[in-house]
Amino acid sequence: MKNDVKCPLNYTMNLIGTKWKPLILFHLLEENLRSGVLQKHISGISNKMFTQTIRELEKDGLVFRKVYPVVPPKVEYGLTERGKSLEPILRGLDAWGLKDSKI
Amino acid sequence: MKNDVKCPLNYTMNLIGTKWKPLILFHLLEENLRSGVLQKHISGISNKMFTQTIRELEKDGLVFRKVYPVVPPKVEYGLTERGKSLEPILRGLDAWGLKDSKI
DNA sequence: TAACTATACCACTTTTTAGTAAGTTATTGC
DNA sequence: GCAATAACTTACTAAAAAGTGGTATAGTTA
Repeated sequence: MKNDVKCPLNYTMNLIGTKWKPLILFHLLEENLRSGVLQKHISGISNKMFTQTIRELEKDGLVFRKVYPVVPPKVEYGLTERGKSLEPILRGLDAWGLKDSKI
Repeated sequence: MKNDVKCPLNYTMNLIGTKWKPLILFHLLEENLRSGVLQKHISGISNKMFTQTIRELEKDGLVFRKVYPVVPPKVEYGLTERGKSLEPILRGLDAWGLKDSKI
């Protein structure tokens, strides 16, 4: 099913409209994190979904990946400028949930 | 998989984090619409998904449904106060998509 | 009386998303 | 030699989301 190109909202939802993407982006707002640390922050995510989701975010240029050539591996993730530009939206979603869940 | 109750973002995504929900809400921002008209605004949605999605929005108190007892049926949908409180977020998502898609 | 209307339901199938569990890598330290 | 490590990767399965096509309704109009 094709999306309506005329609706930018659709464009946005295609980029971040999944279960885990907003969560991962949100947890990177404050600081870059090592792969394992970030994953532990996202309660409930499976190893597979984490890798898969962050790969897509990377492919879409919302997240960057920095690999340190050491053993054992060290990988760091952070937001790109494009990713950072989502900050108001992510905070908005979070704030709305906080407020609404108290009603 | 349970969601992290501690993260309000998760709460919000549970309410509107699907393919069609934000679209439907967005198209109701300006005015209440008859079922058929609304559905035609959402390009690509199937009849079944429309009904199913709007039922959930109604159940969650984001959308109200007004039925006129006439034949053929007339049904109107609109945003509740709770639904309207999502306006900044919906517009934010739309605006972000518009800006980003031009880069 | 038969077609038309707007809305919504149901059964069924396909597609997408998510979860589990195991295996891979290359080096350190015992 | 072998376990421990961090970050994946793969094969398989389960669950959720979405699509298709058909049916019901009951007045109005032709």
